[in-house]
Amino acid sequence: MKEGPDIAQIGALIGDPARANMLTALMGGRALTATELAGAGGITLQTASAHLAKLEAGGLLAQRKQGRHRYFALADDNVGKLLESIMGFAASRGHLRHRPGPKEPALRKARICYDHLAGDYGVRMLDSLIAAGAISALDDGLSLTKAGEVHLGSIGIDVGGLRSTRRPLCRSCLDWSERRAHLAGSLGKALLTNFFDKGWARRIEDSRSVLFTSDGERRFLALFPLDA
Amino acid sequence: MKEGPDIAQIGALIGDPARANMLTALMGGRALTATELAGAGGITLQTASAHLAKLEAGGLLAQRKQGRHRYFALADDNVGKLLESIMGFAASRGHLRHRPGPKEPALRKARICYDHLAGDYGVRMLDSLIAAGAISALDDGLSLTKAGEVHLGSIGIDVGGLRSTRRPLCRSCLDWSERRAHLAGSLGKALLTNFFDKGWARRIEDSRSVLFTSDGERRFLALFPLDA
DNA sequence: TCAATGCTTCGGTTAGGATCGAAGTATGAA
DNA sequence: TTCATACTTCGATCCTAACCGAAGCATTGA
Repeated sequence: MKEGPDIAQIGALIGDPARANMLTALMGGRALTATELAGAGGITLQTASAHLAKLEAGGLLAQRKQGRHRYFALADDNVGKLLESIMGFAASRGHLRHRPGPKEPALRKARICYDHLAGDYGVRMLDSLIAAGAISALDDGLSLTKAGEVHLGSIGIDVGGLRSTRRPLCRSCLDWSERRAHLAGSLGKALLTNFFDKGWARRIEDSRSVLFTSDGERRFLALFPLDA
Repeated sequence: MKEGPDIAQIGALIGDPARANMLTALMGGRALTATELAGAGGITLQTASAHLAKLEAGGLLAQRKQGRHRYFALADDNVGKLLESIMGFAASRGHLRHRPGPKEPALRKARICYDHLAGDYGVRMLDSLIAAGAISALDDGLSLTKAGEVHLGSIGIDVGGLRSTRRPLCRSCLDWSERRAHLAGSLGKALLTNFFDKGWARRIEDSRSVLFTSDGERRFLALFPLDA
């Protein structure tokens, strides 16, 4: 009598307003923390945690632990396509809730991820460092080469001092706007701080965006070329 | 107050098991009475009536009064397409309502998807039409070629008549059991109707299965060969 | 070591809605 | 008219799950 896929489970997962708002917030492609998603859903952190666990169990979300944050993102682009098709249908039936402002391209280009550089420029920086032989990528881990230590020292990074801290020097951090890795760890932090100190870039107030000056951008791109 | 189309309403409508069962039953393409749908949903008539009113208000169902019966059917083929895509997703996540029975293999082989042929045979038919140059696949869309129009005319399909309807002629529909596309749209409907008219196949009562006669199956396979 | 942050788990409350019995309306047949 | 069928509406019950406060766990930085 009952045969075929169980659409009720999927529907129920999407059918709760708080969950639907969280999923909609994730449609931008970026991974968000549980706290951010709680805000998007208009609920407290505890409730959001329960919802996120259900969405993950249902295969709609994927979770990635990153330090003391937990980043949630749509499990894959099939989920995005599914949500998009439901959105299209809902719109065609007049089930609309209006959406405000534009996106933030600046955030995708360069932003702060805790204390290091993420976004397009963050990904480019790590790619360039690997291509130059300054950092070697082994499986999941990254390690600074001797050539890299010299190279970064010439920029003004005191690698020896960084090594004395307990925090790992190099760490890979998955970038969800780019879906590729960028450089975290104390070295990642030191590099971003270095850019700020040199006046190449500055933070936008109340935002994670990083704004490069025109001169700073030129120097940054020259320092981290793409060898394509 | 939030963003975009309201997917929660649609999700909630599909998310109730009784409603999902009724919608699945309507994927068979024919209109069913409230009593029949109550049986499909495993609920009493009163409860079914409340559910059907909600589904109609949500734009998923259309109602037609005929005598003292009230026939319900999917509002249009967009609904069928939406449900099929959710089914495909649910199947890919292993959300199967498994009541394993003899119907299951038959359902995977050939079934009705709203009003056209799906399953293994539905996928084969589209593949064969594309391989024969009758249909060309462009990006996500399908279009009938002139050669295809002649070819289908020889089978007995009046393509010109189909073109006069408002409904799209060719449409791709993702198949949940095969995870590949089959042919929807008015042409898909016309082909299935053609098979029924010729006596090649018939519907199984109270099921979405399509059963081919041995002669009909031979002719179908000859008409839509796989050139592998 | 301690404090701060980010998130999860636990426990108890509450609201929504799914459900069905009973009664009401509409259509058709006898 | 009378009965039967098909469905809807009303009213009451009951149960799930959404919700949040508080406490617990984990990671990080100092």
